[in-house]
Amino acid sequence: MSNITIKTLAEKLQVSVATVSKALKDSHEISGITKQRVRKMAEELHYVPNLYASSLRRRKSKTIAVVLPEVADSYFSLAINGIESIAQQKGYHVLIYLTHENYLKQEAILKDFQSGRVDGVLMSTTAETVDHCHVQDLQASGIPIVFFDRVCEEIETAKITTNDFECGYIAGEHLIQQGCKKIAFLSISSSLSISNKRADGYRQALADHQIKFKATDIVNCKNDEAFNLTLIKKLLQSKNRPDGIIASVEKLNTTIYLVCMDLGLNIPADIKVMGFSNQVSAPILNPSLTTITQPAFEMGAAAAAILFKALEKPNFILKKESMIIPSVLTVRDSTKNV
Amino acid sequence: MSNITIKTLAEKLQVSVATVSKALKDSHEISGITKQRVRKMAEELHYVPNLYASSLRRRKSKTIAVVLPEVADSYFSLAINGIESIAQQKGYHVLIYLTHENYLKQEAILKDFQSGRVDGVLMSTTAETVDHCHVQDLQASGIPIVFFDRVCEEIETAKITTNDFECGYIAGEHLIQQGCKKIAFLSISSSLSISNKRADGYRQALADHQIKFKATDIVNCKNDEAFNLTLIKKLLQSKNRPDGIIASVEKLNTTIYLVCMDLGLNIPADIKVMGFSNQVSAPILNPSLTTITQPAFEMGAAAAAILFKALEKPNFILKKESMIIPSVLTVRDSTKNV
DNA sequence: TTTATTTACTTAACCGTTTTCGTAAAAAGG
DNA sequence: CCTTTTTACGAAAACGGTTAAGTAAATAAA
Repeated sequence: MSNITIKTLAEKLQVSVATVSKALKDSHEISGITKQRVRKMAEELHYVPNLYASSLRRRKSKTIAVVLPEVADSYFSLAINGIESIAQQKGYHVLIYLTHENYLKQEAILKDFQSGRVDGVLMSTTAETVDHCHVQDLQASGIPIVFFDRVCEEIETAKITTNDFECGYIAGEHLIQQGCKKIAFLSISSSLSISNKRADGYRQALADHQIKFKATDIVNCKNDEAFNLTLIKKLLQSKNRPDGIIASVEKLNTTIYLVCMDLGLNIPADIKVMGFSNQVSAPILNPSLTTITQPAFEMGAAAAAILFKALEKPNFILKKESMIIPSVLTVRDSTKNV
Repeated sequence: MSNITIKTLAEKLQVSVATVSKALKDSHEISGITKQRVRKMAEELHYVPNLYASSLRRRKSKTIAVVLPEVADSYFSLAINGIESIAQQKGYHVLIYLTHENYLKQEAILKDFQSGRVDGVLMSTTAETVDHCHVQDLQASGIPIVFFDRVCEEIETAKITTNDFECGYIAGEHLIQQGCKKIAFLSISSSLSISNKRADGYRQALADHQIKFKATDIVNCKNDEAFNLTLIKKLLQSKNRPDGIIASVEKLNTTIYLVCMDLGLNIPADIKVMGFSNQVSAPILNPSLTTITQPAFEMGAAAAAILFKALEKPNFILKKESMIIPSVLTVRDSTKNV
């Protein structure tokens, strides 16, 4: 920690600390000549202001928190990039917290924010989220929160999502058009809004094309790789296995491919596969994967931009700022009609 | 921001703020009965201590910074997971800063740390790093820094790396054993220690197997997708194109595959490909990719653990704690002998 | 010339904790 | 019973900035 403070500068320059402080802030109360002297001295002594002192006094920290389930898949990686690039531009710092899909952890993290550690919060909830009291407590204590991707429907605030329902619909319809009669949908959690919306869209597509839907067509995966592997294996070994499959989250794509390799199932001849994904490797998979790609970077950046607006303007109404940024379908070989 | 402070508690309980503070810290100076009263009241009023006040006073922030080039590839994603899991365990908070491979940005970020914003720093340098004065300045101001993966050789501190030289050697040797005679090595920067070490290992492997090495066999890529694409395309279109290629960083794998698809080159018949990578999709690529996989999560966790040791013990000698965690070669179809 | 205003500062309170030092009262020791 | 130690707490000074309020001197207005 640097031990030269505003006081050091004040003594060297024979002025008061107030003058130094104001000079560094380019206050109109200070003469040009004094400002110059102060700045020069600050430069020379490598003065760097103590963040905690200023945060304590100003009750602002120029820091935001990003709360995520995990950062292993490319969606969140890209989203972080988006968030960070806006934050850096605005001079904000970003704290990362991972919940590892654990609700209690998420609760503890949000509670900690009431200390005023951060000025605002960006969040994508865990799949396990049960209730949202902790989010409301946080809002009540005056800290704005913006959701992106995995949102809490119940909370009144800005939410940045992609067109999940439509994407589910598009996915379902695409497989139907490719000739699938029995389409499974891999969900990641029954309490997750994005998963449900995508599933709803998929069901609507089935309905619109007179394909009958069975409750077992929606397969609930978990945050447990081994569990998912056996679950999907069982699904694809069943007597009337699906001829089309939609992975609602990225990591399930790899699992599906591995199971198919293991069982000797040919994609797309035996089963057509498509997934929600941001992987750059989608085109070079075996076979190349048809994907619905979310605008991850843009969603992160948009969420951050809105949060900063709220931080800069006092009576900003966050909930009016919700945005839907559409995803795009890229058709590749994994759903080819052979 | 919560407006109930230690003072509120003190007034309600008719004791001094000092007593409350000590009681909450379980100080031996406070009687059991008083501690109970204080804790109960704190619980009731949802007291949460102001971080900035405490950081200012204690000159400790319980926060570390992680400085990375970017978080787009899976190496850094996994490393962040490793870091965060240890930090959460230790009650530390983690700030993320991305340099986007920009040296000036890195410099500015490190300079800011002199404010005492963080207690310690974990860093992987940008490929552009030219000198290290800013790192030394930071160290001089008493903030410990631990490098992982992309280290600065010149700085005396703990460095967590993988066995880059050996991996380069293993990669080169593997391709030689698979019958390659002309092996290209894609580097990401000539000023990056990991890139150079891997390249050195590769050259040693060539030398040990009496394969002649030309300077043009090492191809310097940049942090520019389009540039790399044309560069690699040119390489694979040349009259005597390589029959083996090693990608020293993950993102180049996709580029190589795309170029091969574009040029109609068959992997592994026309050219064998292997890469340094943590992609989970490696086994399902077309063809499945032979990889050298770095222990990303472990490296992040190890770096964090060492940093926390240094933060907890005063005269801890960081440089003695350097570690090398070996990577593993996984042979797949992209280097198969056909 | 006198009064009002502006300029360029200084003083001091304040943000919420932590921590040193001091001190009564209680307990222990002689 | 008197002295010493321990226990349990309080007063106050930090930590390093920010900012409201005050003030002397310079300038402008009357």
